[in-house]
Amino acid sequence: MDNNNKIINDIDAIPSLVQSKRQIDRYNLDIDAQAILVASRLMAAGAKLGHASEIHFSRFGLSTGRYRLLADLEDNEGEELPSQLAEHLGVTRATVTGLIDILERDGLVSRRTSSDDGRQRTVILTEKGAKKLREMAPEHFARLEAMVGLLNIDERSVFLDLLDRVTQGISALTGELGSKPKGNISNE
Amino acid sequence: MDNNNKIINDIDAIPSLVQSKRQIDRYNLDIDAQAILVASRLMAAGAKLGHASEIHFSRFGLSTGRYRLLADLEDNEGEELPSQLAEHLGVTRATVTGLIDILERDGLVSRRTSSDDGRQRTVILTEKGAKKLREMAPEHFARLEAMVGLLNIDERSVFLDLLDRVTQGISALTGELGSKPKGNISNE
DNA sequence: GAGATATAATTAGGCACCTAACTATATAAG
DNA sequence: CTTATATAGTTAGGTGCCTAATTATATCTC
Repeated sequence: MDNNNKIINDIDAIPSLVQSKRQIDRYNLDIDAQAILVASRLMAAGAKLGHASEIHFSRFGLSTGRYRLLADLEDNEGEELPSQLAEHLGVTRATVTGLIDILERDGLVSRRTSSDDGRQRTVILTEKGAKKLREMAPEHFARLEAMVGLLNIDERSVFLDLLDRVTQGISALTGELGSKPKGNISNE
Repeated sequence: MDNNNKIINDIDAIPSLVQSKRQIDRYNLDIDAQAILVASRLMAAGAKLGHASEIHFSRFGLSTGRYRLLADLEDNEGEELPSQLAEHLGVTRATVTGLIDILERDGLVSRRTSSDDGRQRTVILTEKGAKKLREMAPEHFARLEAMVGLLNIDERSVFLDLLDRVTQGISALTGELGSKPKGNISNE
């Protein structure tokens, strides 16, 4: 027998409203249980999506980060500095170095030292890298489209709007307590 | 000077519609650009939230996973088997072992070998663990509530509904190509 | 032009989570 | 009762991402 604990991730413990309510009641907090439910569900969805994304890209021998790096290179005429890549992807330079290491090992990108600034190392999308993107595009985009297939056009617009505002709200987790995120408040 | 690349994560490269359109056009695919935008934004939001969550919990000396484990224990009279925890949290038993190791080291939970089945090890929420949850609850829930503060009550309901359907759609990334996720389709 | 300082990329080491292999106990079959 | 098999938990090793420290180059100031 190989792996006996494979089903676990499919059960997907999604948080319920009862659960949220119980947690709040336990400490007599003046908090809206539904708000907590939304937050919990979004966290669960984010984790699930992240995991699914890794599985998706691993089919093409890539990780989420390495695919995003390749796609960004393609969007910039196949040539960028590591620091630009880090900014575009929203990760640190250290992470970019690691991503490039593996992509270079696999021949999908190459590094070249810049002529005008000896500190810079230009990252170049190789023909093999471009081919990889070309080959995976149909399936990749079809799957992404299928993912939101249960929403119709109008619902997608609404979802985008709401998601955008919740995304702004994420700073409430990391920022000053009580400081409101910038943006128009449609509440209260 | 300590860290010169700290600002990077605040810029937050959010994907744009133009970007999605360009990628699709490049390969002449018959794909709805807005669908791709929704998928990309959700991925970005998920990653951002995951990161913010770790920062949030690290203020209390916990990680996201370790907090969820403690909260689940509290929800089950402070006593559970590792396998139950794994199922509730949606992670593997190996991961649970690691979470417990650190929580036990910090005195927030303890392990006890079961009397009726020698293979089982009951995990118990200690008084210190319960106190930790009690102390962090007000700030924790206040921050979660603030996160969705830019949505009013009605919008939260709508968001929950849409998010739920998109979450179902995530299986399109990992499952058979062309297989539709179960659930009522409000589209087409 | 020498020394301080800024910047680009990398290396070193850490955490969360994973899969696969292993250990120990329990149970079923001959 | 012994051998095979299932199950609970752990260990070993890998990936993705992080922060902090390091190396190498460029620039600014005297």
